[in-house]
Amino acid sequence: MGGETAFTERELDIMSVLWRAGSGTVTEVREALPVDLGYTSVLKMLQILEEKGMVRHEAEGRAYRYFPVVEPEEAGGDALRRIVDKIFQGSAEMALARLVSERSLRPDEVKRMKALLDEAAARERDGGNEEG
Amino acid sequence: MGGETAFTERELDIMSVLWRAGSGTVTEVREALPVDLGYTSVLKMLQILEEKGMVRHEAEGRAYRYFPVVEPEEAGGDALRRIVDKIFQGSAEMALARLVSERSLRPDEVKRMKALLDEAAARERDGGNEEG
DNA sequence: TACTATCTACGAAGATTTTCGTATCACCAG
DNA sequence: CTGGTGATACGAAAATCTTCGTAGATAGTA
Repeated sequence: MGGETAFTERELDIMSVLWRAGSGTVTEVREALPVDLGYTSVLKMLQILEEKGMVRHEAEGRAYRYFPVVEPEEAGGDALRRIVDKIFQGSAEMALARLVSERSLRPDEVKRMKALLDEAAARERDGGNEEG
Repeated sequence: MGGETAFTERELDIMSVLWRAGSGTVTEVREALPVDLGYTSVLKMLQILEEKGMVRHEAEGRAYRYFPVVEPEEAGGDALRRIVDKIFQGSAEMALARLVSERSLRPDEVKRMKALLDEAAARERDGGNEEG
């Protein structure tokens, strides 16, 4: 099903803005970007992303408002899979080690994250890999 | 300090082979790659990676044996940071959710992963970021 | 109408990444 | 010496990604 999402550097910058804000016009995206780009450059990236099915737009006055079509969860899952496969050789444990190694976690975060691990363990007990 | 590692798609393919095998000649890398590339293409990528300081080589007979210089931990840390920042908006918790969502974990893995979380929590309590 | 401001469409230049062709060197067998 | 094999070095073509210039459309204003 759904093709793999694989964003280039600049595409990811744009998507990041849309995910954070929920949507954006060219001007809004442009202003929120961490890099300085010309108006038509941002427009072009959005057109490319639309062509690839990653965003869509609705008319808003004379302008377009762009919305993300793919969810960050999906894009993130694909990106994580690539990293775990190619860099951590399939080990989620190594990935987690690196994920938290230079980070401080609040107790409530830790608690919820442990719960996530328990869920994954439960899937193992149920003998399954739900394919999703 | 060390510059950020940021591998292109193909560079990552090559590094992945070297990390897995520990080292490799051009021929060995070529054979281990998941994609079909000409001999000189692989050589060229290794030369580029060497120029960037990501690998080094030693003579072995008439050929070169290439070794990774950057560790997967470092590359992985950089890659994860980018993903967490741009896709999961800084939330390690969201990243973990996605990391384990489609994966089954063995009980012993879960146990060690929980220990990693406890360490991060301990850092928070100590109010610091201990390096090392 | 004409002028300005704001927008999208299109195409292409520029930059980077990827791939490989060709040249060359070294070794070995005849 | 000559030819074949198996390497690296170099340069550049090909593919992809990034940026923007220019054109054209539309609305508002005088």
